[in-house]
Amino acid sequence: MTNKETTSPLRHAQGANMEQQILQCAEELFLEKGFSLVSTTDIAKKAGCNQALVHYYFRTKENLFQQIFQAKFTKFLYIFTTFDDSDEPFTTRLRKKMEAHFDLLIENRQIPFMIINELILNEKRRNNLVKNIYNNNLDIYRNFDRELQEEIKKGNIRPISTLDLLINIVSMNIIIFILLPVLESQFNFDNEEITELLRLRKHEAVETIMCSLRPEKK
Amino acid sequence: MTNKETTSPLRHAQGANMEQQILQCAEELFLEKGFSLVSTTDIAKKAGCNQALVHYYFRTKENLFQQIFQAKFTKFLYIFTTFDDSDEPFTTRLRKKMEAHFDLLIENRQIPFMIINELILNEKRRNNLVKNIYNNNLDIYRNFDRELQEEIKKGNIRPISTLDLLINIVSMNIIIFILLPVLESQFNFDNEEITELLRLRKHEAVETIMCSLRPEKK
DNA sequence: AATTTATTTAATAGACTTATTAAATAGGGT
DNA sequence: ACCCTATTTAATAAGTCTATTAAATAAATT
Repeated sequence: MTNKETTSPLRHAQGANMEQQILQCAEELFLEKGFSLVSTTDIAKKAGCNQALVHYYFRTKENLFQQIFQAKFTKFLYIFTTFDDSDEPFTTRLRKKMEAHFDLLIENRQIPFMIINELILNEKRRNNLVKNIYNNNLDIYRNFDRELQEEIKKGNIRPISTLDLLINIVSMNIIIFILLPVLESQFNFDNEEITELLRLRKHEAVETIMCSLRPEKK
Repeated sequence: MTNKETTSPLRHAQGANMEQQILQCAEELFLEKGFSLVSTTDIAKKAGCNQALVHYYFRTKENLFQQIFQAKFTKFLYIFTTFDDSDEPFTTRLRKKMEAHFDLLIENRQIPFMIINELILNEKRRNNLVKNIYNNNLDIYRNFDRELQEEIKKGNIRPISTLDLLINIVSMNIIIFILLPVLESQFNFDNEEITELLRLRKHEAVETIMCSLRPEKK
């Protein structure tokens, strides 16, 4: 913790804005390169302050990263809870969830890489997050599980385990954001082209999942 | 290049084995942690030699990494060329390709992470590899494209772009290897359980793709 | 105006990095 | 016995990194 809580308005010229400035710049850099390839010097340079100030506000680089990572990860999962109060059919709601999840990724394109990177490389963060998911999303998972398996019993959906389906969905939604740097390298897309590419890919990802869930023909 | 080509048998106690030893240890470490989190000191320690020796044989850390990465990446793509001489139906061959690809990943579980990591973080390597893919796999791609679009015309397969299908396949095949560390954190699997998990997941990945390709019911 | 408190900086400790150097070592060929 | 050449090491240059320190600065409070 910084000693920021007891602080009121700005003191210095830039004042307490600098803390936010550092946080923001750190976020951009961490999203782009991951924890270990960003130095506190990089962050300070981008934020326009002395390197020691980064440590003054956040004490350690790890601290700073945790805050950012935790927030992004929570956002990444939160989306799955949406549309549950609607009375539309299960598959319609599932489609909407997927689309909302994809749209969130469009706004935060580097999240998948950041999460993959840190989940694989850092055991401590991995364990923390697994605990976090387990504690905060168990109910959501159970509801989803119940609904899905009911639909399968009714014959509306091909038999599939709940975990497999969730993995499939995440997989189909994140892959394009992993491949985006490669495609950009190859084809020199401009912004409009990328937007269009993502629009098409979103459609394809959703379609693939929905098609894969169709029950067998008799 | 090292000055190794003109060398004949072993001179020293361990002799020329040490070059292989270094390469092997570097491979394991790079696969586990990626380029930037492994130091030449780490490699030397693991290989049981002086740190300078790593540079003696491979001059730079970049050199050493390139060799390993290139080999892994080639292997990762090569699998897609298999079964093309068989006269089985397209979908059967496609299924076999996917299974072979998944089996390769089972034997090299860290490849997906390594590739993702370096493709996103290192623009130079990304560009090299894109060129590499483009030059060496264009014919394979065109063949696959032609066959797929023919099958779609015949109504045997739901309409889908070739690139989308390839992305779907890679996506479904690699995701479990990305998530494996997370699942291991959560459930403390032993080796047998992981083998079983991968067997099930392989089936599900293939099934999802094949189901997603079924044409619409009339 | 003087004091307190918060913000910011320069300087630096201490540990790590890659890569290069020159020197040591050990076998093969003559 | 000697030299040659490949292998291996110790030492080190030059740079990075995180984190801490004490000092400087500026605003708020008295």
